[in-house]
Amino acid sequence: MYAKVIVDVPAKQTNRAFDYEVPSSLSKWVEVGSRVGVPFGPRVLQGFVVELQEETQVDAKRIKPIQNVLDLVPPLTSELVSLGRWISRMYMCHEVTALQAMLPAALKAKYERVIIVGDESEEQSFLDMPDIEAIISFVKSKESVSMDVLLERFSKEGALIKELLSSGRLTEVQLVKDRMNTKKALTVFPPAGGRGLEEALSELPARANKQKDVLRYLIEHPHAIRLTELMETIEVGASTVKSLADRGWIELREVEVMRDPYMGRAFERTKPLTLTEEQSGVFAPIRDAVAEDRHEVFLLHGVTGSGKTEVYLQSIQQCLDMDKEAIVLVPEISLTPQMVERFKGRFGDLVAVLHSRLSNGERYDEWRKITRKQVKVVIGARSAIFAPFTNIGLIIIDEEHESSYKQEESPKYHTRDVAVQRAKQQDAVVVLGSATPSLESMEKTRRRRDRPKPPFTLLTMKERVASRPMPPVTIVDMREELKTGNRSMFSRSLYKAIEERLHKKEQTVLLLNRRGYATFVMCRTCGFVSQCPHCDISLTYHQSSHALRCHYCGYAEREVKECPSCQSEHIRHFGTGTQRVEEELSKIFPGIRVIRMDVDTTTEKGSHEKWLTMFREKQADVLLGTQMVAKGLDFPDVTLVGVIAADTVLNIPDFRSAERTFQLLTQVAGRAGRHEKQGEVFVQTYTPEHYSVQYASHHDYIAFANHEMDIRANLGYPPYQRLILITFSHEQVPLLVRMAEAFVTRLKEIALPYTRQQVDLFSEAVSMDSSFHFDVLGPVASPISRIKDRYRFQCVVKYRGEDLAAEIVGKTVAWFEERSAKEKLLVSVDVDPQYLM
DNA sequence: AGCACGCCGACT
DNA sequence: GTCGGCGTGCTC
Repeated sequence: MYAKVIVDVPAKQTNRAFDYEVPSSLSKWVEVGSRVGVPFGPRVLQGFVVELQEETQVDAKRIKPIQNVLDLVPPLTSELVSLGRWISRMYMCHEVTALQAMLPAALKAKYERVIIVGDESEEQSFLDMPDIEAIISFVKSKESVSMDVLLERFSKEGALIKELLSSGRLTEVQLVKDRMNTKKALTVFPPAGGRGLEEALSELPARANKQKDVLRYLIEHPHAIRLTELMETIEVGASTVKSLADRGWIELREVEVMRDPYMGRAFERTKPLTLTEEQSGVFAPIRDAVAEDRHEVFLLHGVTGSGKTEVYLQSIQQCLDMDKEAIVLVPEISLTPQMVERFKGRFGDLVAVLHSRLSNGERYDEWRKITRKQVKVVIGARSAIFAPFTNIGLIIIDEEHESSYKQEESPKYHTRDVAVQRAKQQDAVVVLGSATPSLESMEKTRRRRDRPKPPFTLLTMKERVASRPMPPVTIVDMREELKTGNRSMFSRSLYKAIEERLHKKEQTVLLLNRRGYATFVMCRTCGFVSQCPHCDISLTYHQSSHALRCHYCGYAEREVKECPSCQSEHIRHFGTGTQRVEEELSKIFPGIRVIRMDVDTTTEKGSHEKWLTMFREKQADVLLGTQMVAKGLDFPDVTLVGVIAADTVLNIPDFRSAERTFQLLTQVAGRAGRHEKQGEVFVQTYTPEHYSVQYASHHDYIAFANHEMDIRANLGYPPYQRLILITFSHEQVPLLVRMAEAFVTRLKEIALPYTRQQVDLFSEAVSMDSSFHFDVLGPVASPISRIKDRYRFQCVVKYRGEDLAAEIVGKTVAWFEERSAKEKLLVSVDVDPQYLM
């Protein structure tokens, strides 16, 4: 038996499967998806089995055997292995990178070099010097030891150790290990049925009261119990239990335990709610598709507060009734305890939760519940799409428009597209839910001449549950405020609205969107702005550490009190940070209780949850924060939502900025008046006439989408054409420019026959819609023209006819890498980029 | 990615 | 004459 193995070396030359022999001793453990240790050149590496076969084309003498299998159960399924291949092609990454992305960090290989005692048989005749004897027996006693430890212990014998290594009395081997170990706990095992414990009780001396307590407890409860638990319940020390074990009456041994982040938390079980007419209307087709095992993608467009979650829950129930599994994806930021509670409440222990706030160990244990088939539902962020289920019935992506579903590191996959691909492979149903669907998804629900059946089916919910109205939105023109002499960041109407809430003891949510609007420090005398010495970007001010920090390379310097350029002391912090809003709030409303949520206040584990609970318990009047307050929160006493500056996103030069502005305003407006009390929204802006602001204020998604689609169509942007962003970086500009230009020239050459072919194949009779477009823009300097001392240039491919474009770019990159590798020039390819920088 | 093999400058 | 620089190429 032979196995094709992808080894753990993400490089062009090793990006293929290598053949290995499967030793018969391992044959029952080696499966497609197994993680194995294989000899590769002079060392041992981790690899993934991607195929098993009876024969091999490779020379028998070149074939080496698989050394070991790293897991009892393969961490990947053959379906995930295929998905990995699809991702590596689609997003142009190494196959091992795609496979690696599917596993929890705990399973990332750790390579360790250790020294062991080598072949002893022949060397024994040596007249061993005492030092040699000491070294050898030291290594023997430890079984294996790292070079560092050995040299530390025998610091003077360095030369001798070297000699022993070269003579073979000691050898160096490389071990493949996991990053993470399973957690073990000492557990007490009474003999089966408590046999013999009565006798033991009588044998004990009269004053061994504690030991007797233990025995009595175990006679009454004759089953295994964790040592710590036993010690707590009957208040005995560990030594008491140990002495019983020493006498052989009970057994004490290490047992693997799961780290459960929700341990001891009881979740109140909930029952399915009665669906509204509208909810039933969208639920029916989803339920039917799940019941019929039919792959289909639904785009569920439901306004904020329309009850999408209940539709998700009942769809999952349908899935479980069919004995199938479900994956629920939510943006990291909205995976709040509230959300987890709703799922755990409905499905109890069948739910595993995966999110970035878990420790590596906790995440690994949640993940293992899946491989062990202990759970049927996974709720998690982005990477939960790779949950190793084998019988998926349903994949739900909540807030599908969120740009955080695009992974920014390699593999640069979009979760939505991976989900659709995975669902195809398993004949599963996909539900994409949002109050503001991405234009990409929306476009896929529309009929086209070349596409009589659209790939996605649109389902709509226009009403909030209990017919609560959408809150009225007031647009405040900040230019007018300025004209009438109000220079503060609060307009008079927002000021009055907050004041009113304070009186009525109701709550306010204030959103300050800071993306692309970082706080920087400028000298008011000469205009000096502190720049990062390694990147082309100004440094960001962090109040918590009083430091200026670069977001790209981590460079930091202390805050300056005096301008380094002109020695002036007039230094000002620009960009309205949340801290400044907080300060101003306290100034104009003395005694106001504000909870501020931003990157500075939510880094600590559990802090996110803590602030939200405080706000829910009405320990504060105002919740002030960045985008994290816009998503999915639901507080009954919030009747006012204020957006301090709606334009910040709009002013970013990106073709999606109008879409992002619309989404943010709509989402945050949805936070108000979700319960009995009527809500109200104020949006402050310098561009009140902008269509994204206007449509958002009228809660009119469809009108916005139509308007924006027209613009995209005219400019040839997504969803009408797709993009690939290619970025080049090097320390020297002239070489960089030359190479980038060479790339683009070659790219166009390679593309040429494809475009011709298309013209020949399709005569004029074919509509413009289906014809193949391929345009290259650039190269130009990247918006951030230098990062970590490397200059950056980029080009953008705009195309239609997806498979061909990936092939063309792939070919060009392969051609280019042969030339660029020796120049240390880096190329990075981003298919369907979310930001063009 | 490592690591070895292989062809040209400053040293005992 | 040798030690060693890192350029090129391979790893089942």
